[in-house]
Amino acid sequence: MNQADQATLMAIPLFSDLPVSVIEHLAEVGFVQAQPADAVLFQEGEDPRFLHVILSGRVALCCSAGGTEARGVARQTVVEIFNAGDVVIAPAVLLNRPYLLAAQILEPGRIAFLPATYMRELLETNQGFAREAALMLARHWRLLARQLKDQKLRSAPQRLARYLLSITRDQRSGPVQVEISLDRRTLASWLGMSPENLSRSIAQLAELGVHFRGRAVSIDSIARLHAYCAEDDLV
Amino acid sequence: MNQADQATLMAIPLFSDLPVSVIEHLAEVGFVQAQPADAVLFQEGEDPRFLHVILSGRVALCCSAGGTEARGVARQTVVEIFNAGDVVIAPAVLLNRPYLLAAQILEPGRIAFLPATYMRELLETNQGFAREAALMLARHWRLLARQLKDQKLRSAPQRLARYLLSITRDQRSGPVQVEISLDRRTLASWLGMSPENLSRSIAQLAELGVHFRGRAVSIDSIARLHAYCAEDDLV
DNA sequence: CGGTTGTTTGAGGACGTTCAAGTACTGTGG
DNA sequence: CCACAGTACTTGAACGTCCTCAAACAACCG
Repeated sequence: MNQADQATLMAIPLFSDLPVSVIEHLAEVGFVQAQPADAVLFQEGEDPRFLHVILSGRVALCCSAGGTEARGVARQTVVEIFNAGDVVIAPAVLLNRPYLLAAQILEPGRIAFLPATYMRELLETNQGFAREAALMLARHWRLLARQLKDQKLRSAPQRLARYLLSITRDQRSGPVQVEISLDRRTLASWLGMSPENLSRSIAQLAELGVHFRGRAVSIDSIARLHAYCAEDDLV
Repeated sequence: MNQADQATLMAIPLFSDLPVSVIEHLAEVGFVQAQPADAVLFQEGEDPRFLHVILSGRVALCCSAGGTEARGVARQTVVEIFNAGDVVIAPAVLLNRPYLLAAQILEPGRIAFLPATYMRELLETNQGFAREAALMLARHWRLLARQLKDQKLRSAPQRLARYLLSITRDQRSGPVQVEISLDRRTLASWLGMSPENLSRSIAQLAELGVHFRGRAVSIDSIARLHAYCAEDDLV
């Protein structure tokens, strides 16, 4: 692991509190790989051997309905998307249990591979690491909780509206321009709908003053979107 | 907090590693309340003031689509159900952020209220607590991940089948008798369907050799259920 | 026995998926 | 520079699943 990667790692909360000796040991036992698009970090069902940290690029957590699928084709869905600075599925690593989801590279980047056994050891021995791990997992739990909530009681266009609001987290009202950083197929899967239905949802939001031009989106009124998707403003 | 409650608390992994002095302090600053059915521990949006631990009884994590609901009536759903020995939504407490979900007593029981500030302090100062908190949150994350997966790519009857399998976790095949510990309305909400649709799902599973008599369920073949809902066996 | 509550059943409709066709947007080689 | 393929996105129609509403039914309790 080179100096730059090491510096990137240390900037992440989970590692920022570790003593230099530990960081250096991590840099020794761990390694960094540049990953091309669509590369698979691990499959669901695999036993975790590394804790994966995204130094750059993006990673999608996917899953497919395993085994004998009733309707023929195996369906697949994107559960979560992680960015640079995020840690990919610590739960499986810390508990030493098989992954529930697969991880696939969405945008090529550099991924740090840190040995799972050493991470579990750190959890036992290092106060700061254990604390930051708990806080990180707490944040990740809230991400999933929000997703599940959206999935269970909001319609497809509402979920799209929520996504748009989530990428304009700073502003509370007024007009805004944003860029969508995902292709439609992936976004549709993440939001829990078919690509066709995403298209229709996009068309539907036009009535609310939301206009798509490729990946650029212009929103006339943030407040109007909030009202539409019954946003509860909880972060 | 009396001796019995204190003993119950200490049997929970999250607290089992704490020194006696800390436990005693917890027993002093915290308290226990017997909660009747339908009592609300907290609402979504509230700031957490206590970490709630279930000494006995059951608690449902619910949420309603806040604000101006499009279709008129505010929809509500059960996201997760916790039992005796479980800790209710540590994430909000540890992060000191508003609850994303409300908690409601499903089955009356005794609930320990531990001051949130002290729990956050423990996370800073106590290695064992931080570690167990991380492990607990990791398990909770996996619960939600499995739910989200079910929600996104399984049909209503499949989700019911998965629920049945989850309460027969010991056996891998063969016939089984189980008891459902929830009323239909709550179960339906938890599984993400209307009570009517739960009824229909029950009727549908009869073809697979699953028979309901009140809350008692007899399953002819576990293996057949596994195959039906494309169970991937990941725990 | 009526009242209340919870479950079942049926009909109609809304939302979302699938399939199929059509359109726009890439890059490639002539 | 343009024809071409290949891909991504959109649009339309048919279908399926699930929800809603309404009524029938069962169970429980006064």
